[in-house]
Amino acid sequence: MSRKYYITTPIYYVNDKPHIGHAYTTVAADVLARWHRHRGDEVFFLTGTDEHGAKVAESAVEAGQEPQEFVNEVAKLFRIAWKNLNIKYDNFIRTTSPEHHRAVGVFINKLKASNSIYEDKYEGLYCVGCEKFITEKELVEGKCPVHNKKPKKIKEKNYFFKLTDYIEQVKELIVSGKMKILPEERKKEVLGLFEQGMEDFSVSREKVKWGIPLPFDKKQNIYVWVEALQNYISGIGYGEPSEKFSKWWPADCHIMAKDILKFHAIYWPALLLAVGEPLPKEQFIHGFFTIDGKKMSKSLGNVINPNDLVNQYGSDATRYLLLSQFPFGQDGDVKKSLFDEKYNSDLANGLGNLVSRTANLMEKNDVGIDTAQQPISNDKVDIINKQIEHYRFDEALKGIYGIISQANKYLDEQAPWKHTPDDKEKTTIVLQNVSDWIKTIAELIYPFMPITSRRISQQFAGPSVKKEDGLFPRLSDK
RNA sequence: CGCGGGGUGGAGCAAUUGGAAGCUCGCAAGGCUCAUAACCUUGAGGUUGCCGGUUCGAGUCCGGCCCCCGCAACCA
Repeated sequence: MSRKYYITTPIYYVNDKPHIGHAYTTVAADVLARWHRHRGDEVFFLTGTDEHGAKVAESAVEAGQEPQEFVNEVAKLFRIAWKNLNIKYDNFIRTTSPEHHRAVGVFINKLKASNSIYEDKYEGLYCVGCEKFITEKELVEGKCPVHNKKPKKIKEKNYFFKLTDYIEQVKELIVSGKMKILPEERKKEVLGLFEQGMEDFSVSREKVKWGIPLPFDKKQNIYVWVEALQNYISGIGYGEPSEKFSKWWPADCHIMAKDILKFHAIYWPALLLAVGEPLPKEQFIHGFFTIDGKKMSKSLGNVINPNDLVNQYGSDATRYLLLSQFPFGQDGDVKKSLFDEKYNSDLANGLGNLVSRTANLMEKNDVGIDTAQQPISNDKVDIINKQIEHYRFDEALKGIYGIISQANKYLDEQAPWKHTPDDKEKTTIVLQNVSDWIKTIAELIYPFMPITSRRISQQFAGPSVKKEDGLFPRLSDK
């Protein structure tokens, strides 16, 4: 049965070039999207970029560009990175696009109409040099660290959202599991946040210039976070006359990293409740990387560019390496040396070599494919599919590797290379068994490694099989 | 006592409701030779952060302590 499946990544803030963290989230979402498509579901996969806010405006100034010009360039970098990683999204939503502006306008007006917005004063420390509010924590000896000046305590008019009106309802939906927060630890974390208490938050800014104007008070811009969350609906046609929005909403899954948990698990549902839209069904929060045991940061210079990985390993292998390292949902450490190791052991020695030796044996012994054979379905395949469905990508990949091992072992036991011409029938059975497994493996790896999957499927489509170039050339040891 | 996560053989991770500490890589020895110096078998290596408790039995429950990471109201 075909079902609709709407999955999203967060929209990435264009203040930063794409890095391995963005790639991780996006690849995971792409795997789920491909998995659902592959089993016949109707899928919409949304990603995009978050392009407003003071930081972006500052960066544009530094780059000597107009904000729009600046964000156009960075957004393009994301598109290129996703193309390199073979990400197949259905829409790339940008918050500076007309459709986003329109959707946000409609949404904010609805919020206003629902009496969830009120006017109040926002008080904070404001640095004139930075042209923005800064927090107590950022201060160094009571001064702005950038401009070495004391910030002024000022008040500005802001519009606030009555979060507190919806907090109990959101909490209940999370506790009852009507809106799933996964993994379980994150759910606990969110429930912990409720215990700490929540206050209404401001949805507009007077000082921040680069943004979407508030429809009912053009002197204010909508606070970037409030506006950014709406990408999930603007990306599927919210506020447009078409049927598109009602077809896809609510989202089946929001994927994100743990830093933005609160916005997604609490603020976003509350905003949706206020305007009477249904809530996302599921939100999955994954962990952070450290690189060689250290926090990834620009100042340490250890940020990994996904394009570099693709250049070195290819898109399929990069996707595999990202998701096979550690359980999705936990923090993990990324080691450059481990990438090489895993590439060689799993992909070159494992999958690549199995395909290579099998194809070679089939060609030499003139054994073809039994095209009547249906794809194998057994417990192992079922388990692996379940694991993908439950975001256990590392386990699923391990399971696939298990089938590869099994095939290798079987080949060694049967040793068809020792067969004489009289054993032709036996040889045929053995090699066709292995080729059936290989075809099954090709099916299973499709969401993770679509290109390799296709290559294998084509090579083993029959009637005859020929040896081809290796799928994953071994990296020379250094 | 702010909240949450984590500390398991050299590395990365697993262990349904407490019940013989597993997996992958790496390492060592042996086998095989169809294959990308690959594949197969066997082996070495852990008193599961520390201390105490409950139990016939705890990595798994309880108490205390140490260390690491993220969040802590606008920072995306």
